[in-house]
Amino acid sequence: MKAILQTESEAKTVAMLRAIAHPARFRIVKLLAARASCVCGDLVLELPLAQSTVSEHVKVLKDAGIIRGTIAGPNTCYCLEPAALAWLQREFGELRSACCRG
Amino acid sequence: MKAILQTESEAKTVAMLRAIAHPARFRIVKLLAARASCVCGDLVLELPLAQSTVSEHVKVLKDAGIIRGTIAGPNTCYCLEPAALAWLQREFGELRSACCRG
DNA sequence: CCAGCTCATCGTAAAATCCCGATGTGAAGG
DNA sequence: CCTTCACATCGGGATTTTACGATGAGCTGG
Repeated sequence: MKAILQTESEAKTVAMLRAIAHPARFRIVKLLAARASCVCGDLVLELPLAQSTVSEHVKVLKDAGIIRGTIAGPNTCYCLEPAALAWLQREFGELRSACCRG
Repeated sequence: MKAILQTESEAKTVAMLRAIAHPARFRIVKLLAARASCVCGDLVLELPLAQSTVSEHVKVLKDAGIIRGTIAGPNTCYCLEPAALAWLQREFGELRSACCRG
């Protein structure tokens, strides 16, 4: 992928979108949104993927700032990062407000 | 990429996100949002990419339903698809409304 | 301390993406 | 008709992503 000059804001948004724009990771985000409690290894049960694969997807989401993980004894507990979702929602709102006249 | 059972709505959202989640394509969307007029080959001038590459990025966005292209004589004129941006904004709004309690 | 559980990381093979130059296509203009 | 301009598509090489099994690391109960 060729580098394109990006503002910091653009880079942040694109990084978040890349993280979410994957079937398994989008599903993880939806699961975290739907469950009353922060899930952890339950994600592995919900997805038809190996444990290591799920762990890597979770890492991608965490690195992008979409989710947050806290260690709870032997497990890790994940939950959504509200600010990230709010950021993305606002981003699309701004794009939508300027629109084509054709 | 392993197939994950998706609802039609999920698939649509993920496809749109995949399309936008790329530096060049996100830039294209922002350019279309910023310009007063629908641009066309101007995109090639704005991006440090070959014409064929830009054309392919545009095709990805079009296939995902993010932008719309209309032929205007020898050129093609692109503009944003408002419904797509609204859809994505709403999607993030829904995710945000359900959130972690940690 | 050891066994066992949960989760993270490593090594790597398969697949997808990204980008480009070359070439195809279709509309004007001469 | 022939050229030219704008754009799309093709073929293919480089890079990245995805997924897995195996293994590492940390906590916990016995």
